[in-house]
Amino acid sequence: MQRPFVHPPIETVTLEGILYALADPVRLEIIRRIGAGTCAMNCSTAAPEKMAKSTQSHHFQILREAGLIRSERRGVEVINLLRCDEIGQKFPGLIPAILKAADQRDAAKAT
Amino acid sequence: MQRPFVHPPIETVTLEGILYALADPVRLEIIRRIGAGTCAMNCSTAAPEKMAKSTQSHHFQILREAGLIRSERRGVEVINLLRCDEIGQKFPGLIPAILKAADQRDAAKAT
DNA sequence: CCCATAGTTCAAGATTATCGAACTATTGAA
DNA sequence: TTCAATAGTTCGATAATCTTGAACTATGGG
Repeated sequence: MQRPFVHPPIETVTLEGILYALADPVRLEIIRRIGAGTCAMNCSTAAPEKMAKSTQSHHFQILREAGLIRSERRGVEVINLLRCDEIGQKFPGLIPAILKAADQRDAAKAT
Repeated sequence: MQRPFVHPPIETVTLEGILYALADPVRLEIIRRIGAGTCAMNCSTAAPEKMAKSTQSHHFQILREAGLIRSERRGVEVINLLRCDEIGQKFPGLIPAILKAADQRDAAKAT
């Protein structure tokens, strides 16, 4: 089928969806990588190495449906952007707080 | 069996566990109720009405294992407290940010 | 046109959640 | 002490969700 990516309008984005999406360690890591990068990132780069591509695709679909990312085909690959401005308007400080917690966890682990 | 409640020390509490626990709408609601109350709350009061008691119990167990709540038998019932100070030290601002987002969602819904 | 690359879709088995039923713990009353 | 009521827990079975490999689609290069 391969229809174009559908992105929910910000009005229909729910806290439940966001938390559900970010509760999976793989998806949290994806969001961290996409959020940290200065430019849009393709799926394979953002996802962990060892995982099946079908699983990666599934995770990106959930992130899209949650309204966290915007995906777009760019040539042979699909690039992904964090919808930080929109989400930041609806839930101010939420995503930064979660990403900060993830950073602190990693900083503690590195000690 | 009915062994006493086991609460993980704050050092072993993980961000994954917290997000996983709060990603479920039922558990988020429980945490909101416990967090909002000035005094400890028993399980039946904190959980939604219509749900099976076994499911409630399961949710409380996950919240305990995540390190979000501390449970204690008080007579015939079990009372629950949010471990806000400990979690706030390990992940400053995380829980407040999520609870704030939930409040904003409800405020928008009420409009 | 053919092939390689990057993702998606689908069908399957493996995890995990929900529920009702049976059980445990505590309190209060007979 | 015994009995009943209340509040949760544990257990076993069914239902929902995740992960994966295989087949498929879309795009670009030789």
